Amino acid sequence: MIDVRLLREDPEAVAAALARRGVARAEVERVVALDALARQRLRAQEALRAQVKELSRQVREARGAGDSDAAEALVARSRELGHQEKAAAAEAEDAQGALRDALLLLPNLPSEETPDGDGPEDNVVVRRWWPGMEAGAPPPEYGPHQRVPHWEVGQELGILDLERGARLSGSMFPLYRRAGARLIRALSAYALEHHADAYEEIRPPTLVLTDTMTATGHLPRFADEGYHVERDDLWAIPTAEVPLTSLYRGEILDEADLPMRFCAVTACFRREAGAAGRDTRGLLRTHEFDKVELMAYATAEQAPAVHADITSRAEALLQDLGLHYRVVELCAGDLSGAAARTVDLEVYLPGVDRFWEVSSVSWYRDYQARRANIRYRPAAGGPPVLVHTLNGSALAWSRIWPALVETGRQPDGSVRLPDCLAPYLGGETVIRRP
RNA sequence: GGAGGGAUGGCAGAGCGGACGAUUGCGCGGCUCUUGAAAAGCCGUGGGACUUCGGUUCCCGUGGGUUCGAAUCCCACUCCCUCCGCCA
Repeated sequence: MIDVRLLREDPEAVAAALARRGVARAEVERVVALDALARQRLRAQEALRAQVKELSRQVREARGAGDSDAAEALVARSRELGHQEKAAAAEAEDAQGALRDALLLLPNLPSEETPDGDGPEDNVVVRRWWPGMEAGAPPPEYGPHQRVPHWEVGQELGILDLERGARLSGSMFPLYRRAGARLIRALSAYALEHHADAYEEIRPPTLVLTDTMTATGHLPRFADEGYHVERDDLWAIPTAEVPLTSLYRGEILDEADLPMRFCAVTACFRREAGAAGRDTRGLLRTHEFDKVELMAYATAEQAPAVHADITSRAEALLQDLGLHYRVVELCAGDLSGAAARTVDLEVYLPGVDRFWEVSSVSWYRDYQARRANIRYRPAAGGPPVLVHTLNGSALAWSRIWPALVETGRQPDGSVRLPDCLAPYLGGETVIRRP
């Protein structure tokens, strides 16, 4: 959530910043009013509480002095004030709850880098990359053998079995076979090793508490997007960002340890409630997919460099894999709620002829850290400071898989995979018909 | 799932319902002594909210309750440890 003090001191600036992402001014004003009410009620309650405590002290003194009549009179007054204090406390709590609910629903302020815009159509393509570009090669020409959608290639080669996946779990739950299954495993191993120099490998749980989902901003706003296990009140994570961000929830870190960087591969679960019927062919949009995620805690000063590092690591993988991609700066209207800035990497899929998001590198400033209460103690002294959180996929395999299969398809129908995966594929970089 | 034990500051570990936001030790920071260091000694060392900057208030796993007053008493829950059962 955003800083309520900033809202209090400069509501105009907050309203202006949030207007860039479509939040009505009235909503900001409502939160400001809730804050004023909550503070007024807190003061009232604390004043009563102070009187009760003072009377309690006097009771003890009167008893000590052996004056039980005076003590009884004080007890009676204190009891009366105690009832008032209880009522005042309930009112204060109501107001604070309303304020918190409202604050949790306010999205983050967009960063300076973030361009204006209402939706995906206003995002800005920053650059493109394709194999051989540095050597002056023109953008790739794709042959007819590459213009085959991955679901057809997958069926042809017996490495993707969407029908049987649907039999087990319903549509949009993919099932990979043979070299297709091994490819996912190879990609995960390859990426984790690539990041191992600077990012600690974590294997987190994939079912998490409501608090864990709330810390990253996935709840309460996006409850419809999450799979929820009612019986145990647990949520299936939509991304490893969720458990990684909460790793140090409620803790105070040492500045010397920052930035702290983590890497995890997990299954990710998304209901895709708002996208029913869209992009349903093949692997374009699935309810479950594997993804390697990079996540970092940093100081405000370190954050831009960490954002750049995560982006360049994701790009390095794409380049290693020989995939054609572009880098997109998201506009204010297309940012997810918690993000201040997001850069998407979109890979080109020749078989379906479109760029498709495979990584989303985001900087949250202290928005998530405030929800999660993650701070660091400044080396120079002074009170603890909220960390900045950042994360990015590197990468989402359910979209890299199609890109590799379509890009690598050869005229004879076999698929050639990039050499960098050879060590993880037992040297078998060509997938042929069974 | 059953039985028992536990949860207090960075760590260890005290804490008969009233002077306890908390004894003490370790750690950490500063100072004295010293050429320097060690040792010794002295001082200081949690977090949050509100504030008219004087203060006020909250936090002893979490949430309720009893009481004029709760770290302390009661109830529920969570987590950790030990043993039993089950199991990959």
